[in-house]
Amino acid sequence: MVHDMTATKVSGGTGETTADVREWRELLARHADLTCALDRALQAGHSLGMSEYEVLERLAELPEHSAKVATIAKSVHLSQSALSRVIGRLETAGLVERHMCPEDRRAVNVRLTDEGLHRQQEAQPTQRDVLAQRLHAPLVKSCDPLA
Amino acid sequence: MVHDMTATKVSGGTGETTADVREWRELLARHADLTCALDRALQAGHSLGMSEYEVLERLAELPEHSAKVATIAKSVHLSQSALSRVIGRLETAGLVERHMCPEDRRAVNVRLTDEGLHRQQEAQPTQRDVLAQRLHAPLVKSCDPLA
DNA sequence: GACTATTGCATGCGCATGCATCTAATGTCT
DNA sequence: AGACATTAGATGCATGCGCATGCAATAGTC
Repeated sequence: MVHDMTATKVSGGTGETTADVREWRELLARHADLTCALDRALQAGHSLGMSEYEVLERLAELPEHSAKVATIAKSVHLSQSALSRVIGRLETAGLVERHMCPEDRRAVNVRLTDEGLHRQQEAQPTQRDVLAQRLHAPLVKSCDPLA
Repeated sequence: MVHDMTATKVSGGTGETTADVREWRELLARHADLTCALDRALQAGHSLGMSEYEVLERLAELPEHSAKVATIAKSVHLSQSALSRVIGRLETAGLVERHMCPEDRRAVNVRLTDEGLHRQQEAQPTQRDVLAQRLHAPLVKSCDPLA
């Protein structure tokens, strides 16, 4: 115990890297790798960004293929404004429709169109493949265009 | 084994969520939580963005507190252009200095100033605290299909 | 009913990022 | 040496994000 580095020192000396920091950097690296690969794969194969795909996916998981914006916001890591714009892009692309919510006329129901569902179903294998391939692969730290 | 969901189906039916997807969503959630918290803490307490802090930290880890841009680029998940601008901001703030590299006059050596080192050392406990507090804390935001 | 607070979403704005491109310095041929 | 390819880093531009704000509808209070 002479050299215990895991103790709760308020903040280690200048250079040492704690276990937390190492774990955090791995998380960052993994996230960067996957984000980059997923975004490229979805964009190249399906003209969808990650945020767009994510919203389509959440809607596709619901039996009615429809939810209020606020509901979607809870399961997506986007600000409310960013989500609003993502939905705007999806709407322009014809993949979702916005409808006024009858019970609460402030709210907006977002519903997957047939084409939206189709696009999500087409894109899903792409996502699954990238995840299967890289989620547990050793980190290479390459987010290059030609990865 | 009648209901094995972990098998390597090319891509499950419409609604099912594979283990990979669950893990990916947890990664996303953890990343979002930490990124957000770290950025806020560093910004509020030290007027530093996460990228800025990260670069300062990498330089501080080196004995000479100095490295070429290309070297820094290898350990930070930023494009070369983004890194160039981060260094620009740090330089404007007086936290690093750019010097022409004598052996290769295309290259630029980035060196931590005294103030830069000081700022990094001030900010480090903030980073460590946020990590200690949230890296393994239960996730607030649900990763599950729409709640 | 009239008045205020709150909620749900959209939008103006500024900022950081990535891509494509540019300049300058090196390296590599012949 | 001269010509072309490669590499290091900076910058114009487009895009996506978050914050702050605005508008409309609902909830709560009297």
